[in-house]
Amino acid sequence: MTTTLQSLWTETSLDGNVRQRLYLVLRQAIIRMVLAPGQALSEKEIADACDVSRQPVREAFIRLSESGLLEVRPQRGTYVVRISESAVMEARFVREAVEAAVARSAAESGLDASVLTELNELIERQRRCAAPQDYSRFFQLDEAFHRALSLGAGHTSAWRVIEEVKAQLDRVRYLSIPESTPIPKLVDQHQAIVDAIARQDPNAAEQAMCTHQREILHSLPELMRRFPAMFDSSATPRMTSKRETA
Amino acid sequence: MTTTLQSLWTETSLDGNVRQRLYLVLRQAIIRMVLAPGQALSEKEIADACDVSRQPVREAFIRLSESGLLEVRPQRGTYVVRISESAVMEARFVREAVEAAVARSAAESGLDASVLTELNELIERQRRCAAPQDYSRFFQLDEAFHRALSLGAGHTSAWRVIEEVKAQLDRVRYLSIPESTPIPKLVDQHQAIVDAIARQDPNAAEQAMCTHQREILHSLPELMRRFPAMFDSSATPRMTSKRETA
DNA sequence: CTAACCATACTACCATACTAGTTATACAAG
DNA sequence: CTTGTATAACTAGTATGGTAGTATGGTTAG
Repeated sequence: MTTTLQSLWTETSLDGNVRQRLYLVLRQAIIRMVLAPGQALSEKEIADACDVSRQPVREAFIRLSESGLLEVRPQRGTYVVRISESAVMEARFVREAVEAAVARSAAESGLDASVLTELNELIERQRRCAAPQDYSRFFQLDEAFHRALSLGAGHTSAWRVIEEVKAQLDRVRYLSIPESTPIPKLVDQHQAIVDAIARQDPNAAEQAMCTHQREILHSLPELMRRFPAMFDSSATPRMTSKRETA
Repeated sequence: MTTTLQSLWTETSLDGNVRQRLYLVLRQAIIRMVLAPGQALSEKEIADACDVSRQPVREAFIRLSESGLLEVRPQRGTYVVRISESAVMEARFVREAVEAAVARSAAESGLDASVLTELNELIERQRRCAAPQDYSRFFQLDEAFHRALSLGAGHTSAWRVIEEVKAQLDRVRYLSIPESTPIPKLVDQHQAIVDAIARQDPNAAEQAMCTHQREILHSLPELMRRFPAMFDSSATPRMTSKRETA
């Protein structure tokens, strides 16, 4: 079963404006490699495929380029950016910083019992993905876990930031199936985080989250070797680019 | 001298596309309260004022609404969002998390001598803003300092995130002139950060940055009391909103 | 005098038209 | 055969037109 862009489009709920629908669809398509790294897109092409006009497509492109998933080159074309080692490392760095702070904050302030229950339920459901190796389901539950933790701790915009940088990481993650870290190990890490928060141990919670966030470091070099076409071939200097401010 | 939107527009450099120029101009206008919290805008109004068409204005509005500076209500209008205590607290939280991680990372890996020199020069120039109480100049140099630190440590996207959340904080900062923390104290904090990094002491660097980032906490309650019209009057529940994912 | 209602004047969203810039190709000159 | 140039076929950026929905103010019925 090959997922197409059209199928992703028609499957989305019809509420919300066209721009946001397109953004979410294209984002998913890029993360799941339906749109391959390096591939050229065009406003008109997508517009025709989804039977909408160019304008909302264009607006979705702009948003995706701000997320670092597309590169819009004026009068030239729009391309799916290749996975860049430095971009992944940087996204990981930011995510670790923010989520570690969230975990610490949750441990310091304590979480509502209902949130702790929700987190433990999610962990339980994640455990059930291990035996059938249901990575797709696990990824969903993993996102739900981190989301529930951030929102449960009251850190709404922290979650927004995490969500933003996560796209870079999820693309790698999707590549790494099924060579990634085994599900049981990841679930145990989730458990360690929640346990530390439950016993209100900030240092342990922060440490557990950092350990969890560093898993990707183990698989990245191997993936770059195995899928060179997916990655940006340019070197990784200490300073990534000159100026690319908003 | 009252700064107007037109003057900000005509003063910007003409390179880059209209959308980005508009984004930067409007962003500055909001931060500097040229566009007051709660004020209604409209695509047509701005388009006429800057003598461009509505489309790039619309795209700038979308971007600004994603930064949490505007609220676009379909078929109703677009409004400058009032400063929200929870939004400020959340932005501060994220910024502290990221910048503390940057400071720690810089101390661990060490910075190039040229970067350290640049940082010390910026501090020196900041010191010269103290006597004449030149807050405007100091703010510029402050931004340059944090930018140089992030980029100098190789954390490009971390700086992007900081820049994004900083807008919420800068608006408060602009309000607080001249009751804010005295310049010499802030400069000393900068010095403490750089010194800790220079002697490669990660814990001290992280701690110094956290202290620095918590300054705003001291002035916020007073400002909310003095400028109630600028602030969102709604309460600050633990969980800010239901779902506002991208 | 009050309250419901409708016409009008807005709004943002989307579609379409037009402009300006880049790239690839065909063709002619050397 | 190679190279330089003109041109045609793209691209994204900007401008403008049309549509659907919302707020408002005046009017009329109660």
